[in-house]
Amino acid sequence: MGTVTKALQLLTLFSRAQPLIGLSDMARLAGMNKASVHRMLGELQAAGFVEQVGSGRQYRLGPVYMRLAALREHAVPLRDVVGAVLQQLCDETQETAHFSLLQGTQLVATTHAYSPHHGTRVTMEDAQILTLHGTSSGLAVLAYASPDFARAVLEAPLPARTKHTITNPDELRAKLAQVQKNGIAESISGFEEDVHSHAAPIFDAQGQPLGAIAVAAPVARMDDTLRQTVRRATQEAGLHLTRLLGGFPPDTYPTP
Amino acid sequence: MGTVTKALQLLTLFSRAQPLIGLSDMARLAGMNKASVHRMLGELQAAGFVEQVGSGRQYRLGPVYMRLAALREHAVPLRDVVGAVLQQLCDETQETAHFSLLQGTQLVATTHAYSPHHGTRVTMEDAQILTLHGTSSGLAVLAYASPDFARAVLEAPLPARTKHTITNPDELRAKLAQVQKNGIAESISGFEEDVHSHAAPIFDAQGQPLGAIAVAAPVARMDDTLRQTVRRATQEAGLHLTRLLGGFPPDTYPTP
DNA sequence: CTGGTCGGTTCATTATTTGAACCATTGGTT
DNA sequence: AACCAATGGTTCAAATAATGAACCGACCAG
Repeated sequence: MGTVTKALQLLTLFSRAQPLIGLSDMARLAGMNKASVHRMLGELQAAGFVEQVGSGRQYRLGPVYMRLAALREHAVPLRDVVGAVLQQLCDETQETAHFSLLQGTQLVATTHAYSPHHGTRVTMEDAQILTLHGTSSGLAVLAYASPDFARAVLEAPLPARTKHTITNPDELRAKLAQVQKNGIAESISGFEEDVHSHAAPIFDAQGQPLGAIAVAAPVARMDDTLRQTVRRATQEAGLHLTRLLGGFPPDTYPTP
Repeated sequence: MGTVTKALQLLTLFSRAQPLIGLSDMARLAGMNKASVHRMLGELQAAGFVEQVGSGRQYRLGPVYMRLAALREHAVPLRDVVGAVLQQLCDETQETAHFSLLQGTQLVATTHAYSPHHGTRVTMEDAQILTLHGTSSGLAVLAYASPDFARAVLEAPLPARTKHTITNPDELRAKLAQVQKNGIAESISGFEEDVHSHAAPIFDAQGQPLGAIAVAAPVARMDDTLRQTVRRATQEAGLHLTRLLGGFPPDTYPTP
């Protein structure tokens, strides 16, 4: 393994739970010699990738990331990052994948990817507004939103888009509990008659859901094998995208 | 020079003007051998610090920065970063330094640092609202704000806080032109009778002013020597803070 | 005082980095 | 079509930097 890789590996040891790490700790965590870690931290520090906090001598992430993140965002807008993840999810499942963003109280489907594999597929309108109680994306967001927000949504009138839309608040609360348990939401014909969809929430840097990533398949095509694939792939994609956007799943989010 | 330092140096070559860099270019820019650069980029890429764009084989910054920037912000909130810069500016000038943030159309002084060096000093209220036309901070922001915004401000009533406050729009426009030329704004007794202040704008990732950093001294103490020091230090601190926050001065901003 | 930390340093041994020369491709010019 | 000058990428002996066990001094708890 190259020296550079080892040094960069050190940076990945920092987390929300452990924003400060001492020299010995870091050597242990990285499984490296203390002297090596010390020299690397010295170089990382000189470049601003790490800094030492005044009291104690622990290390934390340095000031360069704001700038580099801004440059990265300039070069590769969020839209492109989301697009790439959707494309892979779509390739993996051979079904329509889409991403929706919570804008205030509305969930807006902003980006999607279609699979060329099947003749029939679920199609998306541009900037389609998804109901929070009637779509898998909405349920995924609702299950991890603040209790206040969820309550407000469930207390408002809940329109039925199809005859399968769940509109009973108690029934919805039970469904949300299930989403919280599995980390993934499922909706069968709740929004469009023939659509069976799964969604995983996407979290921001505060651990709040900012949107969802979903896979939508025709009801007729959904069998146990596909369901397995979709659930796993969607949850993975959700965690991956959360990570890419600099977010964190809350502690309550189940590990797949 | 250690290998890690050399590798990290490569990352600093990216900029808004040059978000994509090819292997040979990068070797030239860094003054290193192509083979070395290639291997380093390989390691950086494996760690996600750099990625290759599909067409052509150029490199750009990778996806890890969103996450690392979020972790950094979590560990060291903006407030602390600003505080550290203010402290240094204050030490350097021996006068009161403060930072103000543009919130909508209001400029709010959010943070400050006092020098213990003199018996008299300029003191700040918490969350004091600074007028855009009557303070150096306001002028610094106004000079680099969108023309629409600046026009709107100059067309609104311009209250005089002191008898020295400039309230004539034409006179103010001339002053803004001077700020644009020097990159630093100056205000003598425009807000408080006895205060002579200098301010530099702080820019966001879009090159828009998001606030200002300023040094305020008693009028009686301001002489040519101090003025020189304050102007240089304030402008440097402004550029430094802009950088730390991931922002960029617009092309029109003069180099000190 | 003792034993166990900690961050940091030392230096002979060892493994990695280095760089000139080398491909294979590509795109522009004659 | 032949040529040239770029490009990204690879090779391997020589040069250099990384490694790690042992060692400091400082600090803390028992």
